[in-house]
Amino acid sequence: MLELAILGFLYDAPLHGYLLRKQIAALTGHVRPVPESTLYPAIKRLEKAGLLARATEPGSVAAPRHVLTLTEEGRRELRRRLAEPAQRDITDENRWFTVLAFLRHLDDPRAQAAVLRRRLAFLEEPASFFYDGDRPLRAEELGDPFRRGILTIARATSRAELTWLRDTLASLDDTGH
Amino acid sequence: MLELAILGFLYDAPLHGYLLRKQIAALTGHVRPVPESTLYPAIKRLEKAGLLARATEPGSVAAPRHVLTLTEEGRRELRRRLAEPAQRDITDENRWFTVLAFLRHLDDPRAQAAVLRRRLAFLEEPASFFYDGDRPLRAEELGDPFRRGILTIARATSRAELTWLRDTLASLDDTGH
DNA sequence: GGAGAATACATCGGTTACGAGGTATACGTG
DNA sequence: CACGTATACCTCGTAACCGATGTATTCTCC
Repeated sequence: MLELAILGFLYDAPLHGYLLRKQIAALTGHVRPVPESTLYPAIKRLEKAGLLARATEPGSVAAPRHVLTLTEEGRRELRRRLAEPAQRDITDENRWFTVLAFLRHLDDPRAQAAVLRRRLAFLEEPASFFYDGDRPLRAEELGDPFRRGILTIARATSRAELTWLRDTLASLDDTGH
Repeated sequence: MLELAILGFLYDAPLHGYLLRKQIAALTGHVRPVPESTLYPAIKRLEKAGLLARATEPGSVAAPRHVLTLTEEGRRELRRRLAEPAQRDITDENRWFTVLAFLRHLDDPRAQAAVLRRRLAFLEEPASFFYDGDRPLRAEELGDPFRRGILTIARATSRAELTWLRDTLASLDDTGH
């Protein structure tokens, strides 16, 4: 997820680590902090894998910067990760939002639509958080107000997302002729 | 988060690992899988920390079971984790839902309300995913349909949760006299 | 000119996650 | 009686996470 965000931001423009961190923090930082001790090792991993290159520049404000640029392989890898996300990236909202944040980098509307359809299929599965045996329980059946909250919130999210997904898929189908 | 779920389920009744896994999978498995290779080491950690005890029972269906029971310290620890969740547990929806799933185990309505108020404070902060400099961008200002989706979905979630939070806080205040 | 904040990068060590693989029993079906 | 599936637990190795800590520069404000 972190790696996807790094690749996603660098796809637009080269950045140095510090600025990259600001951007990732703006995207997901309020939900999940971005410790430098997670970011810098991740950058190293991607560099080692040949997905990005670094160039040292004299710092314009402070210490020297390492400007990070995606290699051609890195650009391919981002598109690959966006076109074929792991199942976790589809089901986990945190990860899914990261995919969505960069999905525009896939140039083919049909490829974009295919990804949205995977999320649609996931949301359309009858899944709950609480069961009576095999039968999913509805919010109204729960005595516990906190568990009722979970279902209420999840249902509102799901509804909004389904509406958006169907609308967006329709307009992608128009674009993709 | 996994540890919280283990403690939470065992708080109600002793369970063996396999059944515990089923329960956790029902709660969060559709979003995030629960590999056995994560669960069993987690059980061991909690056992080593003195939070739970295991008793071997002849398996009623197959191999022998390890029935897990919370110790008194384990029960205290669950209540402590519920009463004083880490900030991550408040901001990350996955973690937050796990807290909510077991919040009823806090017996004091005022303690429950205090936790909900932390979430309320987080949701009331003006936070976005996308910025123009320092100014948060609204969904309507985004050209990218996918990023617009993120904001649309997040806004729907936030609205539903705020309504639920305020209602629930009001009724907790009644209960808590 | 001293303090504090922001910029900029990095390592270390402990913890957690998890895919791949292994072991064994019991039950139903053909 | 072989095969598949469900039950039930486990280890190993690699990767990833992240708090604490360290280093150095520049800018602002008093």
